[in-house]
Amino acid sequence: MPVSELSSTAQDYLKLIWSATEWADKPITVGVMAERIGVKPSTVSDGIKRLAAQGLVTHAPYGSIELTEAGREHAVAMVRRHRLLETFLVEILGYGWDEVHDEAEVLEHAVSDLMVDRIDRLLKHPSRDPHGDPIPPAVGTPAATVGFQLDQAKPGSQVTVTRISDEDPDMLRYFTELGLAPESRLTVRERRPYADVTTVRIHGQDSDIALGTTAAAAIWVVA
Amino acid sequence: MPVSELSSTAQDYLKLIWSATEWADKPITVGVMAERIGVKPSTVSDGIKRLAAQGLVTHAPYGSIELTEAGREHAVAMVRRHRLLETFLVEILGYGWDEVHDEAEVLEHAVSDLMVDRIDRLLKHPSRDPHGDPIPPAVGTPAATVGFQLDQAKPGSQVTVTRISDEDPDMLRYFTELGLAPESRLTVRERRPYADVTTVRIHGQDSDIALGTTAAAAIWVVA
DNA sequence: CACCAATGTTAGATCACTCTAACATTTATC
DNA sequence: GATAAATGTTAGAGTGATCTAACATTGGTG
Ligand SMILES: [Mn+2]
Ligand SMILES: [Mn+2]
Ligand SMILES: [Mn+2]
Ligand SMILES: [Mn+2]
Repeated sequence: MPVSELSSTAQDYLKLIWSATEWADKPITVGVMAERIGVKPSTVSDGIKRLAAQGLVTHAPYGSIELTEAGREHAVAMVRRHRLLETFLVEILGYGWDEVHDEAEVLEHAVSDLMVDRIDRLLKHPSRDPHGDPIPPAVGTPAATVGFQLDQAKPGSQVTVTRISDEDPDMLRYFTELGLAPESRLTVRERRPYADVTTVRIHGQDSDIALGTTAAAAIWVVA
Repeated sequence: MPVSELSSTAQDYLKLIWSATEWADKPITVGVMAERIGVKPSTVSDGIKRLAAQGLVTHAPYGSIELTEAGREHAVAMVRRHRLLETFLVEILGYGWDEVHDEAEVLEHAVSDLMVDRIDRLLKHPSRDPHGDPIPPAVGTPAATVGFQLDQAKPGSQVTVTRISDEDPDMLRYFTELGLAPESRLTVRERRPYADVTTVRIHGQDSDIALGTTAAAAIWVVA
């Protein structure tokens, strides 16, 4: 069954379930899914039941939600579409990295496999999207997660930003102002546990930047 | 109400109703709509009722189907999207003119107004799509129809192709083989009314081409 | 102009998706 | 470990889209 025979709703559910375990390994819950998608939990509960009936997830009432192999394949295909489209929108149509997520969220359900291939070719097979997230290859295993969140970084260490969560466009605009993006090199200055603030210096800049926990957790780095 | 708040189905219905009067002036019927969209007449009958309830068409049972002003605006916006997307697919992604219609038929419902604008800018505000159909401007009156069907042309006359119906991909591929496209200059050689054949010579070629009524009717020309 | 064929509409059903409200289960707290 | 809070599920309802089958209207043909 090709990805395109699933409803947009089903495609979004699968993508979300897969994404939940990409960076953190806690299994996703009905409540979180409802929150993210913007519907009521009862709607998700129902949707999950339909996915289970189609053999795309396993789920017993009140139990955990797991992708089947078929579900995982569809999910990865959707993530690939989403990230390729984001990259395309930035590279070819001149979008800002804060503008692409919502557009891709809709387009991902409408483009054909042919179009995905053409975009991939036009972009010369990019490996990362504008937020630094790896673009799963058309065939083969998606790149594994590397790095950790900036709020976990040790004071004094030097790190490189690998990805920034594309969840919140406002936050992305703020990072743009700061000059903070994937590939940025940072020195972690201090962490005040109870103040929930991480202070960093972007290499080449002459002052420190203070980031709250939410912002620091949106930034992934490697040593 | 922006175009995007209508269902894909409603958008297709409006586009189809508008398109029916673009080249020929006979009003569209429920049966023809059902045929084109690929659903049963009862489905269309129902859909039209919903459009009427939304104030996008006027229609009394067994009566004619007419767009309201609001309906016409949405329809033209959809036609613009469709034709810009077709042009984009050919110019930027290297599609053939026979491949774009179906892709655009889906994409037209998914792209944002912003993306339509960006595509329009990237393409330098094209005025015609790959089939020669005029692209309605973002604001203002769509270009009026010009020309007539090739099966109406007088033998001996010289004509220029302005548009070729994008309905049938196979026919487009055949025209490609023949070297026949918008802008082609032709001399009409003969018309055999009862044989239903129009013979033409494409300028620069050294033999005549015989076209059946269906093919000749798909080609629009100006003197 | 009566009748029939073509065309269009309504009735009744199903499916996916969504909601609110009521109910059930799990988990956290004392 | 009993109770309360949080979380998840089911029940019941509505919408849009689709179908088949039955019914209605319209428009030619004899
Ligand atoms: Mn989506
Ligand atoms: Mn992204
Ligand atoms: Mn369409
Ligand atoms: Mn076209």
